[in-house]
Amino acid sequence: MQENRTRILEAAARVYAQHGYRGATTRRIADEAGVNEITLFRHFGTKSALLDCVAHECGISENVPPLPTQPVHPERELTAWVQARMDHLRAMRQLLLQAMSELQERPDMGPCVGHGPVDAANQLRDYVVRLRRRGLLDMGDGTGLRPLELNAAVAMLMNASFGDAISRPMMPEMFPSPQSKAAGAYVRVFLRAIGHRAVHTDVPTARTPKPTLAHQAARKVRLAPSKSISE
Amino acid sequence: MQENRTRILEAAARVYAQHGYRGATTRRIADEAGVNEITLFRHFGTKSALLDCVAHECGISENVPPLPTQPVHPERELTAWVQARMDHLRAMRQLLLQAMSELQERPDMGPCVGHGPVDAANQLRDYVVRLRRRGLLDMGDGTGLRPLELNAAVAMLMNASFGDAISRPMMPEMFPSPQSKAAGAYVRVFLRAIGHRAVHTDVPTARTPKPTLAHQAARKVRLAPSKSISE
DNA sequence: CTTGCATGTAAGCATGTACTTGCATTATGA
DNA sequence: TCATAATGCAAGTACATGCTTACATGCAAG
Repeated sequence: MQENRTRILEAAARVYAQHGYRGATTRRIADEAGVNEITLFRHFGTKSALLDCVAHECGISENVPPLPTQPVHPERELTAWVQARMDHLRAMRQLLLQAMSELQERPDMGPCVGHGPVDAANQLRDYVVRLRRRGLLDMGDGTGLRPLELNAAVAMLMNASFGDAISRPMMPEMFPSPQSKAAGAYVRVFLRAIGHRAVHTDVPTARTPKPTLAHQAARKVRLAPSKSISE
Repeated sequence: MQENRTRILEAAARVYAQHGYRGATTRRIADEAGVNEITLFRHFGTKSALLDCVAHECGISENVPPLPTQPVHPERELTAWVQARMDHLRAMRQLLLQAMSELQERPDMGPCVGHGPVDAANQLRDYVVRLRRRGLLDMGDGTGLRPLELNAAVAMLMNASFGDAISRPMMPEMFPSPQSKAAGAYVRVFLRAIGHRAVHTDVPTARTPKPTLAHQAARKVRLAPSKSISE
């Protein structure tokens, strides 16, 4: 039966995610799968062969919808994308951590980690280029977005999703804002950094051409340290 | 002798960083320390006791100089700070990865991970508040910095350092810009996101009031997909 | 029915690992 | 010089783990 094979594979993924390679005992995996240890060997021959299979299967998942080729509403589109990526990362959290920590000793788990993020970063870079081509980024005030900073901004958004998904469970004090609002906040900060101004006003393509003076008095009140800031 | 004790501790840290808890055999540690396996037991009694000691010692290091209480040149100060943090993170990379991946199974290693980043994030938040109080952030164009976005920006800079230090060695394609320029780039993007405009012009408080049109033609050449962008 | 096939049971082997015991050796300091 | 402490060596115990062998069971297709 094929059924047992997949049960073993899924169990192996769970056990590996929780205990790492050395901790993923054949006995533990068999127990988790509700299967005799020997059928495990009969299917895969070897523990390392089994976990190699796990590594190759887990690279497939990546069911995050791509960014649209024709940007319309950057904030909405990016937020949905980042949200989906973060959900995916959160689901893979433990497995990612194990694979990363053992990457030197056991490069076989590499596919489990590598492709996703790199592809996503390139997707995001291309998306920003498209934004710029469509004139959705203002490059005023003499500080246009240079490649170095574009790369940095992309890396920051990627690592924001990654770090939030990975680190929030183990050090929640570092993320005072609620998880549900994180993706949107990262995207807004990102858009502001790359020079997309139409963020809080919901007019998608209009460019507000008077960014210079005043407006500060009213702001200062709202911006006064509000608990979450001072500590 | 105290000398052997510290030799064992350092060896244990190295071996643990590379092989994790289960892979950190007492034999391996003793070999790495150039010491008989038995003196290891005579000093620490137990493998877990030894690694507990390692966890408590490694929390101490954190020799990153704090951000200045009186901000003067934000870009310079933040870049130095981020650079120091990234160097530290790079040095602790493997140990951090192991500790993080085993945090659920073995919370003892928690101190090795927890304190540093949380303190740093709070430091950065306070620094930004000081920046704003000194009027070094412009809040024009209707999009002032709200607490949610401040937290997000702080998390992004922290996670940028973290993610770069952790991920660059294992997926260099994701970081097309050279490591030496990373810290500076992250800081500039961060400052732009929180509304600190005096970045490329070295005039600290001047605001250039003509941000709207043009300048794009000259940019487009430099910004056209430069290999690292399109793929 | 019987021939395969997938699975389960029982037992075991070889190895690695944490840790112990007993005794010899070396260095330290009074 | 001598007692004390720290270290090394040899051997061994108890257990976990990867993997094997030999044999029994259930089940579907010819």
